[in-house]
Amino acid sequence: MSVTTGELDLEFFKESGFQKKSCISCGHYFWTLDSDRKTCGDPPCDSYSFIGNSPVNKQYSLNEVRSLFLDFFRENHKIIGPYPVVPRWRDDVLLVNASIYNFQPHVTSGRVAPPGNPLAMSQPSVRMLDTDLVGETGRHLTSFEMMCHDSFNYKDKFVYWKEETTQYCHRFLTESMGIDPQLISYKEKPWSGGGNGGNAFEVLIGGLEVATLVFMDMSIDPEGPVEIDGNRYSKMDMMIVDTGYGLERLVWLSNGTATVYQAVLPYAIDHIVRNSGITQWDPESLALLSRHSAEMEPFDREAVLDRSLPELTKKGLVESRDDLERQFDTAKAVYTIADHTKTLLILFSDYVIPSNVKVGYLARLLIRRALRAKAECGYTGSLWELIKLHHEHLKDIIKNFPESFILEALDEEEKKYSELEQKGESLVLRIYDRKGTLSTEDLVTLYDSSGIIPETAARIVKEKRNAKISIPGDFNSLITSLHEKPEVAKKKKEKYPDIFTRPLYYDDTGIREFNAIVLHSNGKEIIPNQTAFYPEGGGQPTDLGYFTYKGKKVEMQGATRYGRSIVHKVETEIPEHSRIIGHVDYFRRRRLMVHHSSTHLLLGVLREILGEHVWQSGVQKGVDRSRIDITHFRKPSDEEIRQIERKCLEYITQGRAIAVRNIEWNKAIAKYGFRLFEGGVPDGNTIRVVEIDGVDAEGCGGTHLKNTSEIGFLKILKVETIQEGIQRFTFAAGDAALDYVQDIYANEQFVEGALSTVQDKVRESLGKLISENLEMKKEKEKHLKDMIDSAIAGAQRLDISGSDSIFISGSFSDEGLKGIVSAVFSLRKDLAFIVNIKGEFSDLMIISTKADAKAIAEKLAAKTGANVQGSNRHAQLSGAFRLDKSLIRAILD
RNA sequence: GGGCCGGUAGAUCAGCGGUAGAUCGCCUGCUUUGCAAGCAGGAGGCCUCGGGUUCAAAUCCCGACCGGUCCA
Repeated sequence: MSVTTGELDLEFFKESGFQKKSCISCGHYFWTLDSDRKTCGDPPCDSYSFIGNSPVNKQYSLNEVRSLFLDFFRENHKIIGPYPVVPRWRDDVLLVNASIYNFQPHVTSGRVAPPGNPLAMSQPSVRMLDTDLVGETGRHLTSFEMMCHDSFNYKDKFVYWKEETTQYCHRFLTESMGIDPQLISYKEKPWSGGGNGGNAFEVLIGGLEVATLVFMDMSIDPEGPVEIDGNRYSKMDMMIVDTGYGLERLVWLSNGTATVYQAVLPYAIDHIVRNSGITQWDPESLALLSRHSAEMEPFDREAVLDRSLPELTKKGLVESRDDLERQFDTAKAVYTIADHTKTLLILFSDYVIPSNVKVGYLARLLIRRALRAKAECGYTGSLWELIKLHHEHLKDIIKNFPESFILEALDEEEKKYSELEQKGESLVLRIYDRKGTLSTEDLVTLYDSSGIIPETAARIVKEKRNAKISIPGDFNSLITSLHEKPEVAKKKKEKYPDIFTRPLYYDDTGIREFNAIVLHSNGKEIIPNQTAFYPEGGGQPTDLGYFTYKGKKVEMQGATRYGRSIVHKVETEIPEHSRIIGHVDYFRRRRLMVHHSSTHLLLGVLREILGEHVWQSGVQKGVDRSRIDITHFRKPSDEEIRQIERKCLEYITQGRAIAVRNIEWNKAIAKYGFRLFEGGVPDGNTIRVVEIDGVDAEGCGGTHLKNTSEIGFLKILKVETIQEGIQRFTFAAGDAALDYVQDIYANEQFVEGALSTVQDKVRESLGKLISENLEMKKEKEKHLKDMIDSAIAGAQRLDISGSDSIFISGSFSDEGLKGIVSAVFSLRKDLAFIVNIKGEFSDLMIISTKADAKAIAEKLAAKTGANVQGSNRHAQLSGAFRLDKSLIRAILD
């Protein structure tokens, strides 16, 4: 399935004596120095041969291999520090799960220069796809470091391509790591991902894929000549070398331990084992299990256990299948905790707040899984201890360690988890006690709606009711099928010609009038050559105003950006080529600017007061008020809010400068970090940085004030939790804030007037009024109830044709009558007559449980001339003359 | 962002068309001089909100809000 044959026949291979072979098992081409080799080296064609038999003469740690790698490439490459694991520079993925993510899409598209060319780095990455295999297969991890040496070749600038890449790889593995060249296979296997593709080598040693060398020179194209994994591709202008070396894999290889966990996380495993009263398991059984699971794709737990059982029993390492399963589960729990806490460290170092959505959910998932595993293996320590321990070992790569943030996040999550457990128990028992069992449907609902896994439900029933329930084997596929859903068609965007509209609002934010020529018009939508109207974007709403066209005023109803053009909606048609004059509604613009600058100020202050974990997650500026959503655990206290307002005022009165600068992408990030992308990612090769001196710096395309003193005054109006971990601040600034205060004052005046009281007595008066009102309501209710009770008590027997009937008569209110009807219904009499006397006349209600009330009503109506309505259970006669007991009996009997 | 579950007394929940319930907690009295004690009595509810259906809605339908949970 090679992209094209021969494209990977490198000079380097020929010169070094490599042979090109076709794998006798999978058919793929591969390159090797070993003339006896017949298979490509990739499982399942080969199995792990390095376990207990490392091809590396030294046992390396993570830090050592990382240093070896970076030192090897330092000579010819620029070494880049790791990027955050939460990719704030893109919105299509939740986490960085490969080093190339750092450069997509801005660098890979050719828009922005890479931060070094060639460059090398080690990028912590998180992959949550196979979370449930962690600890089982011996090789799956939720986080790892991907080391890379990348080069970006442009039409006019060539760096290096296939030859040099492969040489670098081979030299690193043999010279730096000291691996026998005979053991290394380069397997040809095209790669695709993220809309790009190309030829690639998988680098295999001892059955382990330690690196992938990708030569990315194609992009997705439905008409393209080349097919990879079902998609078609064609050549692109750039040629990108993207390599990925699995740091953990290399470390594992050098240690030859039974599982990757022993090689990479020995300190954590030690700590857990020491604090859980379990004895260290036998390395030989683990090695066997690992080898078997390596050969299995997809992984099948039962088959691995079955296959390992005979040999392990013979050696006396396990007593029975149950014993093996127990040992396996305990080991799995230990590895799970060790692995998950490391990933949590990585997430926390980038301020991920656990929650029920997006990346926060992944953090919560890891915490809950770790807590479950903790209970399973009896680990008595805390997740915090382990996270701290990981950090001590990973200081070189994980620089940021926000202790109080992590402690708070963990504390909050553990609290929530134990609440969930308690709730879960009572819920499970309630259902069980009612039904005497738990059906598959119940288990699915329990998991999907309440997060209770079937194993937990079964444990609870067993512990508390000493009963067994069965868990269906296909439970996971049941859940999966439940979540399958049809794809939703995307909306089409309107198309406009590609015309450049020059923005005037950046050069002079105070501009109110401008001349322009209409370059495109489809009647009520025009694209001028230039504009001072700020189009909707970055949470700042559109400017409004009007155009003068042929001496007439034409209202401008909104501007929107489409690519390079700015489309203006106008009230009446303006034809192409017209000369127009634009007039900006400056009152509105000014208020929007005040709110926009205030938003930046507030964000800076929020970060200062609440902590570095505060990130902007959404924003909407307005004319009268604006709002900003930030990441924070919980709603701030009233005192914190007051403190935030005071700090804002402090910066306003200090008159901090607000500077706007266009800075080249890499320089801007080097100076300000990824915080720049709080409000979104710009699409140019420079970033427009708006900086409030000493408070905040953001990439932003909006219009701003020159100094914080122009804000005047900022008042927070409302703080609410709009989503777990997200707080919304609504605020007003400048004269909009004054408007707000004046409104409050007017309301206050009104309340004082209505209560005939003065300001400091308002609360007292209101409290009195409320309690009086409550008392009156209660009294009214009591009266009503007494009335109903006495009416029912005063009911008389009425014997009509042997049925059990009653008769009630009186003068009732609408509400009282309703209550009596309800009360009578619940008495379940055969028949009931309720006469409501209204002066000369009366209404009659007939309530029946057996006979046809409507028929009876019609019979009565025929004699009295009243109107009938209702059903055969409940009929009404209205406007009848005075009906009484004897009259009814006389007519009906 | 989507699916599912839920919102009733201070707490935990039942009721699922006919005058709002249980348990714990609280208050009063009695019994009992020690530990989550016993007996009797009592207070405590805009049944989240807004529409609709119905003679009648906590209950059925629609919508909003809030909470939980699973999945992207």
